[in-house]
Amino acid sequence: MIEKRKLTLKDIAKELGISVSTASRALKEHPDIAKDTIRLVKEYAEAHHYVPNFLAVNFRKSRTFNIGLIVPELVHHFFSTVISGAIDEAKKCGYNVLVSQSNDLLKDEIVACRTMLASSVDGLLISISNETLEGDHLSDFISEGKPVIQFDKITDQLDTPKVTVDDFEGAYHAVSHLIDQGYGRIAHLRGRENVKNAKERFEGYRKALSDHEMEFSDNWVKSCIAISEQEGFDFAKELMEGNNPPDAFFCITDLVALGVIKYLKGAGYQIPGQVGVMGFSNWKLAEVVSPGLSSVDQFGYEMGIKSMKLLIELIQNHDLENHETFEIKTKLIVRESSLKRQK
Amino acid sequence: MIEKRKLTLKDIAKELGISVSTASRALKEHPDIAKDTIRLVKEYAEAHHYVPNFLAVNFRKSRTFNIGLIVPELVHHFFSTVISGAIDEAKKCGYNVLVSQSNDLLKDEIVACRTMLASSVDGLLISISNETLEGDHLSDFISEGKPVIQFDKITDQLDTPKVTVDDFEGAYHAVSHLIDQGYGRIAHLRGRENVKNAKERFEGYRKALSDHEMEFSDNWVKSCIAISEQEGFDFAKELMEGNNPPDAFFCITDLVALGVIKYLKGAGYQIPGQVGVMGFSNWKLAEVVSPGLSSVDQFGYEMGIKSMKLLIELIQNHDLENHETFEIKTKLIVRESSLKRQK
DNA sequence: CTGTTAGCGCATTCAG
DNA sequence: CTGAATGCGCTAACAG
Repeated sequence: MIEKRKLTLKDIAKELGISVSTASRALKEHPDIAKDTIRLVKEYAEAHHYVPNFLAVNFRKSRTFNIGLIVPELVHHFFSTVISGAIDEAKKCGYNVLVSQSNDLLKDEIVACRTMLASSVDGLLISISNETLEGDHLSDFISEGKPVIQFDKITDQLDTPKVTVDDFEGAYHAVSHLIDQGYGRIAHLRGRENVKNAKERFEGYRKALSDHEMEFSDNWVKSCIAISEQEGFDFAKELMEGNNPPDAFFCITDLVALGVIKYLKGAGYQIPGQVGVMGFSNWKLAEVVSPGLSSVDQFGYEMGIKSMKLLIELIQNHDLENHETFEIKTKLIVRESSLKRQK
Repeated sequence: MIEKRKLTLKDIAKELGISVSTASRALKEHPDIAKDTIRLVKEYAEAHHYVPNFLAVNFRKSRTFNIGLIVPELVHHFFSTVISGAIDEAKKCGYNVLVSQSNDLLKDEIVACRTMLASSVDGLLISISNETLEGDHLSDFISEGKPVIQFDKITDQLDTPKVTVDDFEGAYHAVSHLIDQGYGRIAHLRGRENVKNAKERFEGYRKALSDHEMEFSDNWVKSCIAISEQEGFDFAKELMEGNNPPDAFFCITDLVALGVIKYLKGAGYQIPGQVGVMGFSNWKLAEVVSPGLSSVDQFGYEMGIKSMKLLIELIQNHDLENHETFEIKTKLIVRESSLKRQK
């Protein structure tokens, strides 16, 4: 295969006996240029498949139409949904998306940021790792004039626009629903103390309990670290075998709820009826598992679109001052696992 | 926020009273440069946070360290696994990955290719859409000297290296296992006729049947178009209510198998025992559904790594002549749904 | 060991 | 309406 040298503006100019600058302007239909010249140049370019050298254009304009996107984990239903939305929106606006993952490690996140900055993205969309507390690696973007937007998992240490899920309200509705269905001793398998989303969901849980004058006990609240199925299983076992067993579980995420369900089924409890279970995130697994798992949908796709739209706006307006926060509303999806308690 | 103008080589040179080229060479520790000068320049650069302008570097070297990756659908367990592997491998080698999706539409695939080419990726990894038959939009990359690798869903119309799943063997093992377990009237819910993976799996199914001298009937083979749960449900219903019902289903993918399971459970069939079910792809849902769905793991993560590794090799060797095909082996994951048939 | 020079491809200012 | 000239930031061939 012969690598044909690419046609440049200079080639066109020489061939047509005009100057490079005229050729350049003609191609973008500059008002100064005669219609005839424009037609001439455009036809030649078309016929010879002229494609501008974008490396040169971008260098000249110092922008790339590339946007960086970093998530903790790519293989994760919620995040892949967000990415999908972000990419679709970016495509509409002529941007490409550079995707990377931190594996929830600060170290990896910093590396990802560095290589993204190196490859000169025009802006960054990030959902931070569990380990990230401050945002020095992020402010590097800002100081180079590149806007950053945080979504879903955020830190308040860095003043950027944010797009979040309304975790508080989602949790509030979920727990209120369990109460409506007659459950009164509701345990909560929460996430890490230092993660904002986990905190918000916990607060929503607390508020729902107190608004309905329900019993609360510290012993019913367990912190998951890995947010795994195993933790769900283990905590469910611990609580149910304890001397003050709950009659429902509100779980930080569907995966944890799955562990709870597996334990409960294995131990012979009836779901729902005897024990209610509520997840969070509404993954595919929620509709597949048996009994169907009630959960809270987070509209990841919409979140991706919203975040990307916002970022592109900031990029195009050279706006580094905006610090708004947008909350995406959730939706309670009621399936079987949370239905009426048998008295 | 003040946008500080970035420090350039010229600034360093002027400040240190040396020439730009010396500064440039010093920073990359060129052997020609005096140790002292190197130290001097490096220290100054360090102290003043010099960062090369990569837009300029890339322009000069005409490469970007960006790699394009196009899949039919991002929100899809298998593909997100591949992407994850590809990104991890790319990161190791200092490359970034531009991700896009075609939604299985040729039109979208062409647009994605165009914007990737525009943003000057160094190479392309692609799993083509169901609609893609020829590869003109792909050969554009080749003719610009940028290697292309096809993975998983491929077309033979374009001569590039390929990384595929051994669909034939995977299907062969899966169906042989069903036969071992005592099932003898095995239906196959296959994918589209024109999609290579579907064809390979079908062939594996045929071969397993004939090698074991099992009955084959055209009526037991149904083509899914959308590859949806609904199709699984509908075809299962149609076949089981027909006058020659099968005693097992080998499905093109887990989602279709899920539909089959839902129908069978609803209609009162016992799985396994009365009817066996086998999926393909080994998604998360396979281990969550009840009964646990036997399936064929495709090692998406490994496929992503392998494809990316190969592509980077081609890029670095300027190799556009390589047309090897690599097959990733599958692994049969036996769960409950395919176990022994009751005589 | 170091500086000078040239140029990558394009956009743009300034002069006609 | 068009062209010449300049420079973006960096690399590399060439000359000392």
